[in-house]
Amino acid sequence: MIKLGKLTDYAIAVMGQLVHEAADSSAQGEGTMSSSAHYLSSRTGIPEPTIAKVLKMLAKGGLVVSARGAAGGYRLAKPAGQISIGEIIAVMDGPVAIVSCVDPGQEPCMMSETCPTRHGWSRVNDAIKSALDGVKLTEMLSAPACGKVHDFMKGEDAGCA
Amino acid sequence: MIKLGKLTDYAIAVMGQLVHEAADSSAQGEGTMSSSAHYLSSRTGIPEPTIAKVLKMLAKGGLVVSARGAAGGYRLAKPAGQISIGEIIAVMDGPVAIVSCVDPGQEPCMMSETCPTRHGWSRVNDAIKSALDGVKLTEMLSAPACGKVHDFMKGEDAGCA
DNA sequence: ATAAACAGTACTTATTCAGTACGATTAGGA
DNA sequence: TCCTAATCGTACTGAATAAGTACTGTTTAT
Repeated sequence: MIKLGKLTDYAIAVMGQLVHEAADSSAQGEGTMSSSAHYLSSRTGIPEPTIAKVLKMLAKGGLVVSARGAAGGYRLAKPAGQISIGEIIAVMDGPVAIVSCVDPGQEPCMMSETCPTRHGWSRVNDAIKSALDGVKLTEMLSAPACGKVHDFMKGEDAGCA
Repeated sequence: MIKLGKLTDYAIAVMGQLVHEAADSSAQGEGTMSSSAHYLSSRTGIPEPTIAKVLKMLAKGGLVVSARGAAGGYRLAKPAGQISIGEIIAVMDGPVAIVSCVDPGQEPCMMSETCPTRHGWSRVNDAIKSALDGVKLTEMLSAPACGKVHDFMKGEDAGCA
């Protein structure tokens, strides 16, 4: 249904929280403060085991850096303005790939002869990709365009007009 | 993983086949000829029970019209140039909805208080939606932009350069 | 040395999707 | 009128995928 996995949703929430933490700590002059998984869990409401998994994936993807040991934790790997939604999705869900009849190492398409839609997929995919890359994390946090968000699942998309 | 369901992929293949059929029949002056599920199955390689299911969904969504009884079948509800990929996806997979923490009738988000990403989703969703609506069915069929299609799953998107 | 915190892996469970089967309805032709 | 070909609708089953959990190991500040 063209939807993100829950983990991806969590990831964006966590990243958003880290943006706040970074802003707070830099206001106090300590730009390198880390937040623990436990702390982030309490702030976001996401269960700790799950958020730990998300953070590990983000760290592996290079979006956050981790500090081990006591007083360790996570922080953003780069300024929030340079992180796009597309990056986060790519780390959590893999690269954007619309079509299902492709599978690396397998035959390209089970009906490559007769299927009349062999062409044109890449432009669709690229359009989505650039749409996701065009939205930065900072924009997600401060964009009260209209009061109705999280409503586009209910059939018509919330007008925002 | 931001991918379409197989049925959606089938649907686009079937619609593409119907475009060809419509073109052929109109060339013979019979613009209202219908193609049966059995015939479309043989042309696309998609198993007949499955393609029948797809066609039923498309008919329900108003993208194809059906004729019952002997010599019945399906045909496009409107010219191929007026049908967008977004429409087909909407019919098969429901409206484009990125976020998972929404569920009609339920509470909007389990962490609506602390979650810092309440805002900004609609612009992401709209961007994807317009990207999908911008590609018409006719463009999918005749767009040999480069030889490499169906390859954007393999990590980097096929350059097409 | 101890406790706190991340790293990695493996497992279990739940949800969703694809595919199939069956009976009902409709319309054309012998 | 009867038979056949085709869609319509629903329901069921199996499989693939994702989510969540648990456990063990490694690191580091106190």
